[in-house]
Amino acid sequence: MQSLVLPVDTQSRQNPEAGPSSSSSPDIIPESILTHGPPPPLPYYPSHKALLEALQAWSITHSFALITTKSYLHRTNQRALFSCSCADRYQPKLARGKTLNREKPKTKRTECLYRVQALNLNTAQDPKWTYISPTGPTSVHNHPPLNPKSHAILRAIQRRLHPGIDVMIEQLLREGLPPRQIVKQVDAKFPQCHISTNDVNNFKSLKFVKAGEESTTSPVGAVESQDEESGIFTNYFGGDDDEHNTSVVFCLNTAEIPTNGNKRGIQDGEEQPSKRTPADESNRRLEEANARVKDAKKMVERAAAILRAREAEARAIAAEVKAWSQGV
DNA sequence: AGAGCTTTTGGACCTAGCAT
DNA sequence: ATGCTAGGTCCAAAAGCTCT
Repeated sequence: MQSLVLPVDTQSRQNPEAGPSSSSSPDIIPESILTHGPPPPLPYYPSHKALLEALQAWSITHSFALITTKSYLHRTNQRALFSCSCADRYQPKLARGKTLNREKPKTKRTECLYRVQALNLNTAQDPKWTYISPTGPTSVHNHPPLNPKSHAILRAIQRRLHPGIDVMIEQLLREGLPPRQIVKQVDAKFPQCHISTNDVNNFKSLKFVKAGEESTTSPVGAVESQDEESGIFTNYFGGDDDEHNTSVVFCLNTAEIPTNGNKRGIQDGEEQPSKRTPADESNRRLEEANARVKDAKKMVERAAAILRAREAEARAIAAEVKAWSQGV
């Protein structure tokens, strides 16, 4: 883990954390190469996706992210390769005749060799996914720890692990808070997620527009009760059905979706409690906001409890996994 | 002028097919 | 088993417009 053979042709690469100067020689080893121990033993998972998500949860605690780079059939068993998100080199995907507009593509790729082999020990009908711990050159990174501020995949994993982030953004948006205020509040509660006003706006356009499209086909309105809302997150965290637990379903009242003719619909569409003083109204909204934050806290605590339980389960079968991988 | 909002762009993820 | 390539999809970031 200490000595490293470092990459090869780095001319076409940039060290993503080196800053804009990049005047240093391309063969210079970054000062703080990312090093960490092997992944923790994990329980068996019902799909390679579920295993990937578990390993991703571990990887972000070591400031890198794993992604699937290969999935193939080995004899009768399905296998997959999970590589560091910095693996591979930058390969722009452009249509014929098109050129890259940006002079300096914002690639994060460093041809990092770190990868984990995943495999299904059982059949496709009764899947049982686990992994083989990396060794040799594939067990080391060629880049420093990644900064979530400039690596969207790290932020995305954080948000998957902390659904309270999206809940909070959605609630604050509903309250009509401006993006800057939302960023402040979310950052105070989830400093690791590093959200920006752009994140908030993207969240809004993506989720609200999607909800708006769905609501045109289905008249179902908002999440009616807290039970229903928390049920969504129970599914998100605890469900084995990974087709449905990777994204949170947002159902909003169509009345809350801004229309073309009313781009600031949330403000303009608000009720006007004319008899109340502004101070009363502010206090009421503050109380509501506090109550919602409390609910979000509970959800996050429950999620953490599930995570701890899975880790305990993982430790229990560590020896079994190890024995199997040595026998391969 | 600055903040908010919508739309567009293009980087990154993911998978599959074929080659070695 | 792994490398190479192509292409579809997703979504963060940028660009530009609107509103206060």
